Amino acid sequence: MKETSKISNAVIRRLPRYRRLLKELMNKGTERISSNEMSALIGYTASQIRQDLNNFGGFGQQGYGYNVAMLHDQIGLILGLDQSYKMIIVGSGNLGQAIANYATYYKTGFQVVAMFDVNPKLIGISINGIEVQDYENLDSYLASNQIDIGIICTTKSSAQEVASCMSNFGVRGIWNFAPVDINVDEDIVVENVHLSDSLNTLVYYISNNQKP
Amino acid sequence: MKETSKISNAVIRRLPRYRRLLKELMNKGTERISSNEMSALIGYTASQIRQDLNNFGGFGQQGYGYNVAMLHDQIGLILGLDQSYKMIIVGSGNLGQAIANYATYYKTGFQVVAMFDVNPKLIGISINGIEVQDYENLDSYLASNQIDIGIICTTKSSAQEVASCMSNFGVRGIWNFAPVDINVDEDIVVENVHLSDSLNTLVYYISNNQKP
DNA sequence: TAGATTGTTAATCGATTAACAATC
DNA sequence: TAGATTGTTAATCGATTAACAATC
Repeated sequence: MKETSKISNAVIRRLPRYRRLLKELMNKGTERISSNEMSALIGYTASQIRQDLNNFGGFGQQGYGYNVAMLHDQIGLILGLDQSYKMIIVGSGNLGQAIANYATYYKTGFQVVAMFDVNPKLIGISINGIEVQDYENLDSYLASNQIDIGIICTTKSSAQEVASCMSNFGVRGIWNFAPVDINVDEDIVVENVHLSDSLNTLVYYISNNQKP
Repeated sequence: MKETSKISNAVIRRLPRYRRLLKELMNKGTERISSNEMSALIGYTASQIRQDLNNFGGFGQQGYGYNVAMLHDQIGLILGLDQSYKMIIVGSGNLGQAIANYATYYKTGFQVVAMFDVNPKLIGISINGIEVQDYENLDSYLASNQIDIGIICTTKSSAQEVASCMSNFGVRGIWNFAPVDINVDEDIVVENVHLSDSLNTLVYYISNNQKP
């Protein structure tokens, strides 16, 4: 795996999509696939697919194409899906619960290990085997547990405070669902899921009768 | 508003972010802002901000900058947020409920008008004043109600069927939360929110110790 | 071997940044 | 008026596509 030059974000964001396609093909029993066939299924050019993959190594074979299962697994390795990740969810309303219940985790290395909320109606209830704790406990919990990923499902107004707290206690990455851009230390990765931005974008294309 | 050449997707996806920033500034009472000041707050270059905005018209004034409230409203118009949108949610589990409860709608033109599910435990319950209907009713509901946006919060396996149904009955856009890429008519816009892809991307940066 | 398809270099295209004249 | 800042053109940078020699 080539680690020298920085891989562009555009390439990284296509990797999960490739992997999803390959998983589907595995389920159908497909053993090999060419970049041309992938192109027809996924909509990127064959050239781009080969270019993307060759950022990380030569996974194909001339005259044959790519082995589906092998390429699927290699992309998993590139993404870091061979490792396991401890996650906490702060904000345990519907969205937090939806994420806690997300079935895909159990097949992979993701583990929700704690949930928090300020709402007395939610504190104490159990979501998928995890008891929702009082948000007051967040500091002490983080102080005594090494967490990889902090998930923010709070309101806009609490998001920055939560992010700072996570950052202080050495969380490695933040998955932010609050509709606000948070500021944290340079060495912490933030992935934003801005649902309202997504809906606004959809509406642009609807109201302007365009295709993206 | 210039409608001639097609605006790139990258530009469109920045618009909601500009609008969010401007809203915050309005709340703080800021009346005017220059592209340079926006740049410091949002992280894009001043040049890019001016370039982006000038795709749609000259909203600024030399020597002054931009009027915050006016620019906020103009971006709303560009996005189509002056219109109202009727939405239905198919799949009324935690995620569907989270979206139904999303408070931002009420301030804007978005209306959730119906929800559906196959689960007998969910059918009949009321989410934010909307009763969850049997999924069996989806066809007849769509036949007699003009819906703008269909929201898919089902499992992967039902998503395509739901999308096709929405498409047949003239839904204008689909907001897809199922972890699968759906195929619909050319004239229907699909906005995907692939949470697993998003998490995978986060994990890439964590495990490779990189910044996006 | 002949055919197929990759890996990789070169060409093109599009998006971002820089620069500056226009003008408030 | 002088200073500030836009709108817009030109330059640069990066990402995508095309082409083809290498090779299975």
